[in-house]
Amino acid sequence: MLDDAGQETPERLRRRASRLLSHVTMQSDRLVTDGLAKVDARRWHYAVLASLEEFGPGSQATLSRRTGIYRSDMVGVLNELAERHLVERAPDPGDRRRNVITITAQGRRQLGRLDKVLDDLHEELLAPLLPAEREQLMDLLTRLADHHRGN
Amino acid sequence: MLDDAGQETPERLRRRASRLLSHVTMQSDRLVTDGLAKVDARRWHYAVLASLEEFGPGSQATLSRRTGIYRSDMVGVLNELAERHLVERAPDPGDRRRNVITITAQGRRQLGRLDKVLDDLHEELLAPLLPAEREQLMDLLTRLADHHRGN
DNA sequence: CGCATATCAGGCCAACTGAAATTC
DNA sequence: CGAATTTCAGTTCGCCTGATATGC
Repeated sequence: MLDDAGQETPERLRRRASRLLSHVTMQSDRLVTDGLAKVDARRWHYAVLASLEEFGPGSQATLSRRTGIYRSDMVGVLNELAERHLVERAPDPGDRRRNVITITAQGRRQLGRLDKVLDDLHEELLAPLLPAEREQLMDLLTRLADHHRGN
Repeated sequence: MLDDAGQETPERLRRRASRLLSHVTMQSDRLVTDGLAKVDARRWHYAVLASLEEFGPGSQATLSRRTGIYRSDMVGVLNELAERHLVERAPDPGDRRRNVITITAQGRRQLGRLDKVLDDLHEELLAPLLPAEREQLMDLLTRLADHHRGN
């Protein structure tokens, strides 16, 4: 006879940092993805627009390095952004292998909107943590990320 | 003319908790997946074996609830575990819809090995953090996970 | 009857690989 | 020549849906 009680997650699993990380990230990703979808945007859109505003125009390869998007996937992301008139893609006269990607005025406006949306989503994500604890979390995660940089 | 300097990640992206989480989790997942692959195991294997040792035998649906694996994917995971003789799948005499999954002696030995492997991988993952900081991280993540439980 | 269970077929998405064509 | 850039085709993986057959 099977006892179906004890549906809890095994202690061993709950105590594993890798598992906790995966779990929280899944929740976070879902929150952000859904929130951005409501304004017709995706996570990568924000990354590209922010990179363009902060560092100025760049080739697709450059954007790839700055945002972490794969060169192969960058094509599609830029297609979506261009469709929405948030960026412009023009051939580089100085190097005919390249395209120069520029953010448009509309792109800047959208970036502003996305920043607000993301602020709200992060407020929701980090709701249970005090400001000092949020700083702590960012610090700990940053140190982990730096330590494993270059994978 | 394009200036290809400034390949850094935009500040806006680095300051977003959701991004940091995704990034660290990707590193962590890769580390763990690769480490387990070297002993012919996957992340789900550990989850199922640990659940079986901690709570005893269970139906596939029960294991599904305990580990978070989708019932549809559980079939494949159990096939892999059964191939390796780490679990046994037998029809439940008391409820002919169900299979009873039991961990084997070999499964227990493998679970022991996996626990050691995971200990080492987590040591590597959390290397830059002091013991107290590791506790802090677990605490912060746990509180986030609990707060967003049920997605 | 409504509900649970095991299984399969398949969609979707993100990360990633490999190769081709072009230009430097 | 080797290296970089854009693009496309395709793989793998994890999460998830839906349907089916069976038995409670």
